[in-house]
Amino acid sequence: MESVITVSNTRIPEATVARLPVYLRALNAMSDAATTTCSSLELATAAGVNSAKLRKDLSHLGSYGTRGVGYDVQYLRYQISREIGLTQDWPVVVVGIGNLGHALANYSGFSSRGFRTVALLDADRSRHGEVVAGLEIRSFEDLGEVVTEHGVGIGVIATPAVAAQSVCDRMVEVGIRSILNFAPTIISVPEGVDVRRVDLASELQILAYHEQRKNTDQRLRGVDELTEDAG
Amino acid sequence: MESVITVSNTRIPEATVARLPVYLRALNAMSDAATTTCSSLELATAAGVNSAKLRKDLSHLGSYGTRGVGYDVQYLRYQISREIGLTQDWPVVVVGIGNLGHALANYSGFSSRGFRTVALLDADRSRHGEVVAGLEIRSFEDLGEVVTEHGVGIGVIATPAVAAQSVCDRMVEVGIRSILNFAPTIISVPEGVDVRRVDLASELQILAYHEQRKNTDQRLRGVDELTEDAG
DNA sequence: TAGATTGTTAATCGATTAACAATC
DNA sequence: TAGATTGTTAATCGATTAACAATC
Repeated sequence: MESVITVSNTRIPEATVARLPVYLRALNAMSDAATTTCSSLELATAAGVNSAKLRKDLSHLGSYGTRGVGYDVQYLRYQISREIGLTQDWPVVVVGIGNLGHALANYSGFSSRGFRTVALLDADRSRHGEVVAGLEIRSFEDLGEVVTEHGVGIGVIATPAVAAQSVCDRMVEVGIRSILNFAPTIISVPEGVDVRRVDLASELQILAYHEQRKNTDQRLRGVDELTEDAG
Repeated sequence: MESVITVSNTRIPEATVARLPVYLRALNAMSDAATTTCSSLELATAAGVNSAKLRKDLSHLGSYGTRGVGYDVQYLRYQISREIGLTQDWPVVVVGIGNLGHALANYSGFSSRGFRTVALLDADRSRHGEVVAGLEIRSFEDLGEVVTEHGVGIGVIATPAVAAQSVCDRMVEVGIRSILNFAPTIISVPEGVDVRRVDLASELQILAYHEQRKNTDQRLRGVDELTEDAG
């Protein structure tokens, strides 16, 4: 039974994986603008990276360009979609329908990109039955049922921080192995489960750090001219 | 005028800066639980990183621990806050009050962390005057006024993709140099302006990539036992 | 064939990690 | 003093970039 399988399935670097959706977005925009072909420089500019990085990234997927010509927009778009798995349909369940969950449920960017929200769950009984984005809010207890019925592999947590870990635990229990966490807390999961965290406050804090530095740097560089005779 | 200034102000690696808010969150939780002291291992575990990385990260700020003892929670909390600039108050303006903007305006995580939303702006006249999170929605044309009046340095874009670039351009014009972009599009800014992008669809796509790989890997590892005699 | 642009190489840079000397 | 834990060193790993040979 010891059969060594060598797959074309090369592991793609994490940094590259994180940029593929950006390239895809840029290609979609080009496609909308009826652009049929683009060079690595054009695509890189649209995606906000340099062309060397773009070419290196794409080289991990295969050779989908033509030397001297560039890339066929439609073809590359398809290849990237296939690589990230967007040619299939991903059923998603959203737990916690507060302001953010509401926004996520209504976010068209999900449905247009192969993600289908199949259920909205909330622990608050008083909200059950309420219709958001065409779906009835259901009880959190229905999680297992929903996952089995629709083959859900991806769960989104948009609950308050205190509830996040227990929601996560239950998700893992019923077989979800990919979790997008919007709750402002770190959740722990067993081996084999992926969590990505989107932390709005952290993003602002990182900006604040840089903003602070800009101010300090400016002060140090002697913008004192301005204060020289302000009285 | 050629004065070389050597500041204690060492440049902190980007990867470290991005983790400081996470450590701060963990320290806040410990503080809430009345924990006075913690080891690098405890804090690292709470933050979801290994202790070597944590210690290395903290070493960029200074020596705030005690060998043989660990870190004083309150003291370290203060030091990190100061480093990221959270000991001061950051006025923020949010543009685009759709579902997401609404959620952001109501997000308590901002206000509790030194960020103060001073204005909500929207291009849609029919929404002006509507009160969200205690603030009246105002015209986008008021941006310059708002920024000057409150000394806003950070702007949040929560508009549809098509509007994002022009909103961004105007923000830069009136002096904003740090932008958090939730619109699903890449925006370009002049040198010296920082943009962080939070892309909900990209996050899901990255998860989908890994989810797909898990399934493929599993199939390759011979879960064929299951399919052996399914007919 | 000449011009253009990819895909790849190799050098550089930055981040992670393990191990341990310093020191409370 | 003995035990514990930090802060730092050095080795390793992964990501970025520039340059260019391959090739359309």
